Amino acid sequence: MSNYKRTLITSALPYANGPVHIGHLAGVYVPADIYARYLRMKGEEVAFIGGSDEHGVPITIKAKNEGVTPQDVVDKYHNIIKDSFSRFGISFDVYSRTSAKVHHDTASEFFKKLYDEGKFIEKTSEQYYDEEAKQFLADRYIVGTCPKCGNEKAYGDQCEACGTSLNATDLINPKSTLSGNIPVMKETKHWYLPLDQYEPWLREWILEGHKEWKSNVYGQCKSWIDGGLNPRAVTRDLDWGVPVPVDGADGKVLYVWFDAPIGYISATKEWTADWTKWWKDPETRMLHFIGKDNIVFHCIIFPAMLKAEGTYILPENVPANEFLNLEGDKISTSRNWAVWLHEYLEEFPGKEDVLKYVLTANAPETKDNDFTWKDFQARNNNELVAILGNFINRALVLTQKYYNGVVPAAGELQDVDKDTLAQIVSLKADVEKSLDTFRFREALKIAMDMARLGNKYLADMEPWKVVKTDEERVKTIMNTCLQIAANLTIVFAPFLPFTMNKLRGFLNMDHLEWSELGRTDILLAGHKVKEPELLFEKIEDSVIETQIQKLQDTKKANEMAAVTAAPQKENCSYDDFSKMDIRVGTIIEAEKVAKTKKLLKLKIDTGIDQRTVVSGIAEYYEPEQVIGQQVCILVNLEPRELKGILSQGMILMAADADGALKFVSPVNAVKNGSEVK
RNA sequence: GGCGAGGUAGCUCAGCUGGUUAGAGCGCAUGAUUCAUAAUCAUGAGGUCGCCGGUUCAAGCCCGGCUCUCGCUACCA
Repeated sequence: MSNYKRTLITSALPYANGPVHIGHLAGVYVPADIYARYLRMKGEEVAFIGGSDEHGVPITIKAKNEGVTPQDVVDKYHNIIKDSFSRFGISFDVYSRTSAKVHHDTASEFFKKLYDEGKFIEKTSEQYYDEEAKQFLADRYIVGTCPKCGNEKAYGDQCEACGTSLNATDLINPKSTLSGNIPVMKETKHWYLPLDQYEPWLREWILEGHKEWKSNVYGQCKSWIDGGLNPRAVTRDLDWGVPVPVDGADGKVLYVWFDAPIGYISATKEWTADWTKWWKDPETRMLHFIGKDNIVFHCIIFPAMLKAEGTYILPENVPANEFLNLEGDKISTSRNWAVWLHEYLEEFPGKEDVLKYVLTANAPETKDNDFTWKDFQARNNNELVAILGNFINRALVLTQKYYNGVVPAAGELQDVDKDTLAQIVSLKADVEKSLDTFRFREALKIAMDMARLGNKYLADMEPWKVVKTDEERVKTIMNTCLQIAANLTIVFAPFLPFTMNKLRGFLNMDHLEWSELGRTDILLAGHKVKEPELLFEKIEDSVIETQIQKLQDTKKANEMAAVTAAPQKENCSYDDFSKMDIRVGTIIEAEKVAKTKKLLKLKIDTGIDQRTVVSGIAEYYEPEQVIGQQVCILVNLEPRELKGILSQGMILMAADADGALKFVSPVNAVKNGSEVK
């Protein structure tokens, strides 16, 4: 297990249709960076790989909406992302991008090899095609009427009015967004990776061979494998991406999920000509740092690809994190509910490490977590300033005051001094154990305990009192304090790299290796330290209030956007309207449909008859509370079977801004069977 | 509904293959202290470990059922 020679660390490629936010950082980049720095300090051979994921349909949509090319879109975000990572101090060895030539070549070759060796299966299927634009349409390029709520601007994959996920073929009156024409069904050929064939192998490799993976990761994999794996298309009809390198595949590109993980390989190639030792030597340990949304790709699909190719190593672990929420709500790029890294860097200059600290201390390692600005402030003021910064300041101020900044020689150590120094060694072992098992928040807490140790030692020793009676003893005390400070620069270096650089400056120290952690003679007697500045500064309430206000403004803007009524639909004739027979009826029976979340089976007295209607309202109404309710019902809608029950008609519901459904019924009771017109 | 993850002090979280009075940080209370960015240090209060059964000499940890939260998935005429 542990006789690896080197470690390859990959971090999920951020999708280049937006900047990076704190959710990405907490879940992937901060832990990956801590781990990479830790291994480097231990003198291990490390490659830390990153890059932008620049293909896929959403980018082409964004480009179209903004009237620019997809390349313009990815150039813009790739640069923002790369720059903000660099300023934030994520220590990638290489940060590449999937639109790079090296990547196109690598992904192309990878596909070609599997293709030549017959690792794919070919399938022909029918998909919507725009004859004028002469291209197949991705789901997002098709709009039509949502079969559920009647919204005429539903997309082929989802209706944004009611949140339903759809297939393009579900849409009524589908239209191409490229030309506005009605698309036709046309045959198209694609290549599929037969994941089902890899199931026995995956079962063996993960379920038997990697029981040590985090429970959230292992559980997800087990769920997918037990649920049965299906062949998955590796190509798409699209003009943005890596062209499929076989004859007769014009207008087809590699599906983005297929090319993106190969981006790790391409980036490594871009970084070093000696890339094969990182990818093909069994003595290399590969780790994927990702968020939970990526588990299936990195644990099932990409390994299956690598296995199919045959010459690559497989990940040794995939320490996936859960999600970070922001002030109680899910982070959302489209709703602008996020703290963006590039904005943070502008608004909190010099506080890169503060964000790293807070995101690590509250990392979503075992479950979703919440980032709040109040917590951010508290952790800065109560932990970084009060414990770590304060200890350093106390130690250095006293050193200046008593010795003009020259490290005093320690005399004979008393038991209390020895115990204190011994605790550093013991904390070192604890930190290592946590870091080695990817428990970063625990590791950080232990590092902070070392600063606590310093504060306690100072408080117990009271050098400011002893100095009046025993100057020799104070020299030993202060020497010990300075050794603790020097040790802190090592133990915190993976977590707070900028701050520890600064602190090494105060201490006038060179960079130290992890192995020196625990030493009690890092600073020699006679060594001169500098006048200290503050390591951290307090964050005032007003700064936090500004950030909270900013989010509240976003929330208000979102609410305003949400209450905007959908635009009026096209006119219809009176004839069209009069075809619909809408009546008032009364619900006389109601029960939940078994094995569904949303469906209620209702019996309605329509005045005409008593009939059964299945309605998707179970999330908003309990069966008991709807009995006796008068409702409007479309009685001449084609009957349809749902979950084995014939539904004869449709209850009219008002959909509120948040999607909640409310009955539409007469203000005063009317006779059942009354027409609505 | 199915599958996965989670439900432990006011808040954020630890609790390894079951074993004496269930832990930490923050917050709170009290005391000590002044070298320090009113920071620090000590002590204390606070938990029926989601609920109900079961296995066991012994369960937060194992088994069964239920319930709530999050994710994936099915249903939405």
